[in-house]
Amino acid sequence: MANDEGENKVYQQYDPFVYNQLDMNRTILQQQPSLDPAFMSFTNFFDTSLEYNSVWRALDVSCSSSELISPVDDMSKKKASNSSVSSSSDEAAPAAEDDSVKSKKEEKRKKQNAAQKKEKREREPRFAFLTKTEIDQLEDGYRWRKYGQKAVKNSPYPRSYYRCTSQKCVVKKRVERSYQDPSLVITTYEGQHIHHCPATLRGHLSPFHASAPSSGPALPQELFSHLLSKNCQTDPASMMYQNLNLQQHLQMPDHYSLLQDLFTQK
DNA sequence: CGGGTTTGACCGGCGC
DNA sequence: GCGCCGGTCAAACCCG
Repeated sequence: MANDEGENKVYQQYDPFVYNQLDMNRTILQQQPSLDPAFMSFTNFFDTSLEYNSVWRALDVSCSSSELISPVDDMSKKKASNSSVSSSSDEAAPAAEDDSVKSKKEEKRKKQNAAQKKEKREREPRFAFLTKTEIDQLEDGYRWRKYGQKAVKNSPYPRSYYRCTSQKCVVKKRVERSYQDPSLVITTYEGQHIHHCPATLRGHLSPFHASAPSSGPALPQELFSHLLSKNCQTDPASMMYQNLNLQQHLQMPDHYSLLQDLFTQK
């Protein structure tokens, strides 16, 4: 229907990545003849998800070999851009102390950028949640440090950038409110936690699920953080357990809607 | 004082 | 080449 198309467009506008990912997931679903994509829920998707690794393939749009860039090309490109900058800054360095401090800072920054670029080549899997809530700051069991906020084009709502506060854990998330439906919060996770969820370790309960048992993740966000943790990845049994949890969660009265809503739109 | 947030500046990618 | 935009940095600030 036109309505459906409209909604799809909405998602494409504010986050092409989410949209593409959904489209891809739909494609995957539709490749399974026994499943009716029209009624495929997010839970079912995981439940019926073929072999273990296919889940990750399905969620990870970034690891396709077609996106791999030859390391040689990459390095030469980087060297070219770096040398042009660093040589000029090296020459300018003795000019004044202010300049030298500045150039040092710049160099440091360049190095960091280069490191980031390298990381970007091996892009982390990303996926998004739609959460129906009035609350901007969603509890997902992990501790996050905000490192940026940006205005989103065509949206009155800003996008916030968070990093996991745990040492050496490079997981990031972005949080923004849908301008089409301000009751929806879009949370995009990137990366895999290399540690346990502090909330479950400490027996801490978020205000959202104070009545829920603390034996596992009760929020979709938290669950997915768990699903993406190294622990779960290396333990298919744990994965199945988490799927069960997800099912249980979805039977609960929800103020959360996952991307499953979007799976049913076509 | 340590840890988190805010916010303006900066950078790189991309489309025109 | 230029401008736009998303993502990140880091100094300043805030708070317990």
